[in-house]
Amino acid sequence: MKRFTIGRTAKAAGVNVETVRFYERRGLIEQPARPAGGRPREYDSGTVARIRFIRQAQDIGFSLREITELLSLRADPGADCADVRARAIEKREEVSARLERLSRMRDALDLLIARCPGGGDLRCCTILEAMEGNAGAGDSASFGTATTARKGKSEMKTTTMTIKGMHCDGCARTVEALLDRVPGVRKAEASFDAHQARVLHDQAEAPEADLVAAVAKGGFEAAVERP
Amino acid sequence: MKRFTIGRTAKAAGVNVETVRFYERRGLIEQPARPAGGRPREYDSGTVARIRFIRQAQDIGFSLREITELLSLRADPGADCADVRARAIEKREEVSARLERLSRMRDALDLLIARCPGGGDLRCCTILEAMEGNAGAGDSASFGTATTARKGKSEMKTTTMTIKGMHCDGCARTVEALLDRVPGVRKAEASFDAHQARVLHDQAEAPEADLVAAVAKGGFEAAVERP
DNA sequence: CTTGACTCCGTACCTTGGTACGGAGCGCAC
DNA sequence: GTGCGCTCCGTACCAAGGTACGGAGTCAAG
Repeated sequence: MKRFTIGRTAKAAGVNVETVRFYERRGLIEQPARPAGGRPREYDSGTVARIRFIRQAQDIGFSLREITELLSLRADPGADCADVRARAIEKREEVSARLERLSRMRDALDLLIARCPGGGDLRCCTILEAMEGNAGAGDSASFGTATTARKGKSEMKTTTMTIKGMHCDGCARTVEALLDRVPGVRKAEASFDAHQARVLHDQAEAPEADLVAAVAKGGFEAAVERP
Repeated sequence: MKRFTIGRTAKAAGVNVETVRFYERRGLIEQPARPAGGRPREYDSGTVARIRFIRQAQDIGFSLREITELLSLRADPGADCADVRARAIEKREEVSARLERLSRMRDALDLLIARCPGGGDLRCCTILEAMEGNAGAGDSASFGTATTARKGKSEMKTTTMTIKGMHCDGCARTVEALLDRVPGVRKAEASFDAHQARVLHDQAEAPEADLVAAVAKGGFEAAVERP
């Protein structure tokens, strides 16, 4: 069996030297006896494998303590095999539970991802919404957008814009949301088929340039249509 | 909007008071201004929702730092849903990888249990051996790529990559978001039609391998195109 | 025979995600 | 006017899992 210094062992296992020593102190790996003459300790490929296993197990979510237990599952000649077996079964249960939990996590993420339109404004970001948790639980405002009703003379007007970059109805909804959030916009409707948006807005508070800019923030290109 | 004391907020969100304060210190939630007269600060249901969001996100595997980012994305009116989605997808890949390894570990334990009962055959009675025995799925790399301190002057370069696995424009947006988040990337454009991504990046800070890896995190396959 | 690259060992320090503690103040109820 | 229950604030502490640092020794090359 090949022999390594601690440095090479660490490198081979993808950890650093301090970590190897740390594992030794923790009893996760055995510290090889020091050869006579003050020469460096010699590690072998078994140690490397062991360290790799430790990292794998950690990555999966086991703590070092649990990993110690996993590693100690072995049948020493003479050891009580029934005991090993019992512990292995116990561990298997733990692993199963963990699997289930992780798998639920993945499902949750899948659901989030599937429902997300994948682009556009955060207003319609279903991921954030969903994570807000608890069945929508009303409110969920918290995104600012303080629809302050400003005073002053208002000159309402309807503007039609041609929008480039909408790929689906979801995009149209996004455009609407973007427009809705411009202060001074009373109503916004976007159509994917027509590649257009119609906006009822206060000309003073929400000039056309603001509308175009708002839409641009979502990655769309807007041009005001003049009849 | 209803107002709560910190205690009621904590209770409503299912955490304890110290935790609320801890999140405040971490900047995860905002500390409301203290009303004049030394009366207690007033929290609202938005804060409760936010805390719930934090816990949900933690539950699916996000760290507080990642959650901070998610939350700041939410607050950023210019932020793109694709970015949020990309993060979710990345997380999902992480979770998936873990699931796979975990399930291999369970298989290994099964093997261990199956071989152990008689007490006779002592070979293959450690998980290490059991895992080796049924390893199969090589992989296990996942360690390398140790973002070693890359020094040197920056050399900007445009790299074109062929991307497999994009199904729609939303996917292209996702790929862009994944690439954008690699440090050293100045600009990323992905085209669904061309099955390509073009990236302007600093060769030293963001080597091609990093780009490929970033895209892979979203479950896409990338190959650098050499002219 | 010096220099650099290691090893060895101990101790100190870091990050994450919180908990706990202690003194001070406020409002209310009795 | 004295508790009780709460808030406020700072600081300390916890467990896990490392990382970093400093002084000393060893070895091989130049």
